Amino acid sequence: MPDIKHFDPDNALERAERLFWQHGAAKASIQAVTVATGLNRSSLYATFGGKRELYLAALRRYVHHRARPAQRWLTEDGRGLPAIREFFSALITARCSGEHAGWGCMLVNAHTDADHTDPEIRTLLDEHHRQLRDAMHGALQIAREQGQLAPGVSVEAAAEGLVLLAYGVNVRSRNGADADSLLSTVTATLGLLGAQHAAERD
Amino acid sequence: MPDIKHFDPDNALERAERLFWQHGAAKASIQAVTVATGLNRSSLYATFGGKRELYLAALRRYVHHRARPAQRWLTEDGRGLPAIREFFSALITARCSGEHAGWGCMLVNAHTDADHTDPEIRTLLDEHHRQLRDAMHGALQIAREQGQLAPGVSVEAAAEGLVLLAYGVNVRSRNGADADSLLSTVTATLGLLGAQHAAERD
DNA sequence: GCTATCCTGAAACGAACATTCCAGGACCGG
DNA sequence: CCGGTCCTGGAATGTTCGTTTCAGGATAGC
Repeated sequence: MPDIKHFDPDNALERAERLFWQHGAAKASIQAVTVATGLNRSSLYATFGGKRELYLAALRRYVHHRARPAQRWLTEDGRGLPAIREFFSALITARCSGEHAGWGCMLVNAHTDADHTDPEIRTLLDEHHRQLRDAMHGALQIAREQGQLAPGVSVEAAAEGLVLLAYGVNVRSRNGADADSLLSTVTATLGLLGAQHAAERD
Repeated sequence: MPDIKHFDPDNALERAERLFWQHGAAKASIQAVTVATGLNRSSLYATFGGKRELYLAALRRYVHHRARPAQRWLTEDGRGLPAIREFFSALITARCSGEHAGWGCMLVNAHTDADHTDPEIRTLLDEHHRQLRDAMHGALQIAREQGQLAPGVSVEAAAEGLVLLAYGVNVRSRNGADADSLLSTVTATLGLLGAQHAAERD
């Protein structure tokens, strides 16, 4: 009986996601979303609800399609420190070149440009933070077991520290930070965790 | 001959600065600024120009009154690693408690919520980044000279890395991150730089 | 092919936005 | 006390915002 949608909702959500990602929740208007998606306002509201719901859906899509795969990859790699290094390398490449250069991470951006009194958003950001920290923790645990880590390193603290470092990379990339500079900084930091560092004096 | 201003411009700018700091450039309206300052629109526009100029002035005031003193303190402390630790300790305290808890750093916030196509803002942010990095570099240099640093540590890379870590702290503090957790993460990271770490195996 | 359903397009809503304007009044130098 | 200057308050500008409404058309089951 019903008529069917004349567009692909997820495709539209992806356009919205990119708009919010690049410009932030406050600056990306519904008007801009209609232009980017080619949809009419009516279809937009009928499908996603209001702007808040649309932004949340876009944020969830970002987690699902962008953040989570990277975390999963880090979790499942199994090489330890080299996996972490490659994680950062890919991150910096994605942030400084290609289609999304200068956009930063939508989740980090959300820390400042989304409504941080909204409990749903706070929960989402905390959840993502915990998951990334856990993924990092897992990789570090493997590194420890394989003797890649210097003896004084706390796996828990290092995981949290590396996630904060990633946040810093994401922030600076929005202002056009140099990829080489970021990568060498990360490399040096990871070098501090490495066993060869402590062994250097032997 | 002229009439004089019936208010203190810098006091008004401070109110505006706090508003932009807390809510971001996009979400803080001129209307809200007039309420916060008690000024009329006319006086606001006559004194500061438009919203862009007001935001820039507020950002410059933040640099002058908030960021620069902290940098100067770090530069002039002269103790090396303990100075860096205290810098982070004070940062975390300011971000997680007191009047400005959950506001983050206005300069870090500006990376995402300000117009990052505006060359004046980009220059400001780059300048501040360089200055904080230099201050950190100076403190690390002292640490090196005083034998506080592990031998494998690059002073340049560590300076950049610690600044990125500070960015991460600022970001997470906006979502209500726990002060103790942040501090222990920072402490552990600084521990990696310390000489006692590499010496541990002796 | 009929009908009930629901999607689409475009117009319209009030509220909030940044900005401008102007009359009235306050001030300072004389 | 007077004059010119400039600040102040409030109203008014046009634009853009998010959201709603509604008539018309497309669709799938019967």
